[in-house]
Amino acid sequence: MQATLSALAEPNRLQIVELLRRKPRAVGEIVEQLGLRQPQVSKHLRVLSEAGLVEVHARAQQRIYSLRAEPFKELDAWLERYRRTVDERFDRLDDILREQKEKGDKGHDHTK
Amino acid sequence: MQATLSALAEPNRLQIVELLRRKPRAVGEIVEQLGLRQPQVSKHLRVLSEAGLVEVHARAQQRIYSLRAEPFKELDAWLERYRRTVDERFDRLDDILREQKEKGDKGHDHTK
DNA sequence: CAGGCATATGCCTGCCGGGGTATATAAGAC
DNA sequence: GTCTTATATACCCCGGCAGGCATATGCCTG
Repeated sequence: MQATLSALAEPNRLQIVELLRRKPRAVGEIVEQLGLRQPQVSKHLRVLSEAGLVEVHARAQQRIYSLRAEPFKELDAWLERYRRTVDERFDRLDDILREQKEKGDKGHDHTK
Repeated sequence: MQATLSALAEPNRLQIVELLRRKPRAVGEIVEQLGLRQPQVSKHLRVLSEAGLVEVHARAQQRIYSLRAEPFKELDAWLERYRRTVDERFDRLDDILREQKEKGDKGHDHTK
């Protein structure tokens, strides 16, 4: 999760992933599409690979990179927890503020 | 999106968000829970705030931070595109590889 | 008003990560 | 074998970002 997020946090890496979403591609193709230098792309792909976001298949001298599904599923599962709670939290915020207000107004029970 | 991802990429920031998922909290509470120093927490909260991930409500000298829903919804929408394509891509990978193979076997049309 | 909390900010430092260039490696084609 | 293509790696450099500490700000209490 952490790994997934930091891998995606880098702009160029995110673009590479977006490219790969449409279809698997060779390194050279990515270089061409994004206008980055080949070594940089290879490095980014390495990071993505170590994060488990992509996998490689050799075709002659080319390396075809494609997305792996798992990290996205994990991300999805992680988000699910927020989908279920974020909205109601906003309602609860009022309560929280009200609670704190009461604490503050009556005696302040800051006994840690 | 980019902003959201980079904000979440930092481990401590992710933890803060996880904490806030359960309920809104004051800075001091976060400091206590995570064992970080107060200035660091304030700085992280600033980043999260600028990324639109959190919002603040003042309660006396305290600042109650809570999650905002939008970024999570955007993230969700972004992921949606992957949910729909990632899986089938794996099937298509075979085709892609097969295509490339044929190109390689017959003449190689590498005209750029 | 003084004094004490709760939080934000400024400044410094160290480091990790991304870019650049050159080069290694590996697999064709001939 | 040599030469070319495709990709990875090594090395250096530099900017940004997170941590640490001191201090400013703001609010509340008496």
